[in-house]
Amino acid sequence: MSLEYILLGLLREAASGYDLKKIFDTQVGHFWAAELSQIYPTLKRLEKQHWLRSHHAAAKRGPRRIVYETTAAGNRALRAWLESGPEVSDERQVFVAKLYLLPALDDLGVTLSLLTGLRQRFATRLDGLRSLEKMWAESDPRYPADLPTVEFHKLLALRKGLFSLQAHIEWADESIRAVHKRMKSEQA
Amino acid sequence: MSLEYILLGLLREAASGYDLKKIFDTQVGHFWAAELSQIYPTLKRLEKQHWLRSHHAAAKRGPRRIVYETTAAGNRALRAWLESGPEVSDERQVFVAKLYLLPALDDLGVTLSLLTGLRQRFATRLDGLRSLEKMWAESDPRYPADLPTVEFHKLLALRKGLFSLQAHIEWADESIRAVHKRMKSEQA
DNA sequence: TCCGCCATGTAAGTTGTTACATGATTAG
DNA sequence: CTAATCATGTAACAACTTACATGGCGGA
Repeated sequence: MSLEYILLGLLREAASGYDLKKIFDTQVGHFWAAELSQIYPTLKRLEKQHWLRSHHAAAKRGPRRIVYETTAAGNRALRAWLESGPEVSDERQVFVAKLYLLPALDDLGVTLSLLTGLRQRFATRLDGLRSLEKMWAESDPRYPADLPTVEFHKLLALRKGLFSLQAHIEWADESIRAVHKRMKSEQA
Repeated sequence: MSLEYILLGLLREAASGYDLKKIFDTQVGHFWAAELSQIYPTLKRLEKQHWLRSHHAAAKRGPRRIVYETTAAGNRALRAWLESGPEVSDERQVFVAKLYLLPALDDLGVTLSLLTGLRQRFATRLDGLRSLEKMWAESDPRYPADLPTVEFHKLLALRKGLFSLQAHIEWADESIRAVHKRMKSEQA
């Protein structure tokens, strides 16, 4: 499963399950999400497999933490996965399915409100990514041409999100125009 | 679950599980996939729920077929779902995760080959959608401005795929250029 | 003292995949 | 006759979600 390798990869620096969850929520959420209830058992499994090891961190403040780090075997596994070529899974997109089936209602108004609702959601997400990019650009003088390798790859991933969301918005706009046009000619 | 409603929606015309599978593979595969092993039990569940009813079709040629059609209750359920507003699930994209974690290899060559491999896959899919669109445009004189409602919505869904794939390709091209640039400056 | 955040976990259920089983009919 | 396609299904597994349980610690 991909999550195993993603955890392995994020553990470039030692971290607890809770820390990793925060990374998902703040850094990589635009291409992968994970719940704590999935993270904790997966970390345990990886440790049993000797791809990770853990130690209980002395709790200065707050409750006990279990901090994981990768082993040599874990790194080998990660590298093998990274070298194993592109995997493009086919996406299931509920909103496209809804649109496709909307003729059952025979009401272009619903089609229009679905599209405008979608446009809004895409725009909100795009704003999120853009402000991430902006904060980064302003705080790191090396941005974007002189970034170190890790940040360079982060940037590629971020721009994937930007491109996708822009395309979604352009598609929604084109579709909204098409629906308007259709509604006018229906009246006539 | 969405598949239930999608089956319900596709059953605008009566069909067997096998027929529906073919629709997934040829018509809606670019936004939803389903296996027979999931379709058959789901149809049975929908029938038990009285959203569908079935009859055994007389087998003129070929083995027995079980043909399903929607009930009034099924149509009500479908309509409620269609009216329930946009659902945008967050997508998990393995290839973006790989890219993000590739610094672990410290080898831009692998990044480059991942990106070119992706570009190729996206291009192949785009070709598939474009030829679908082309066949359609050539066989239906009403295309694209005077399509009936059902086909109009199909077109919206198809164009969603085209926009997305085009954006993916543009992103891959930009990324490939960035990697090349970086490889040159590394040599120096 | 109570609330919110830190931190780890389990249980049950949903959704989807892969592999297997079975048999009818048709085209070469 | 044999392979491909039509047609329906079950079993086991994998990935992920939602809800629940437990407790420590810090600040208002």
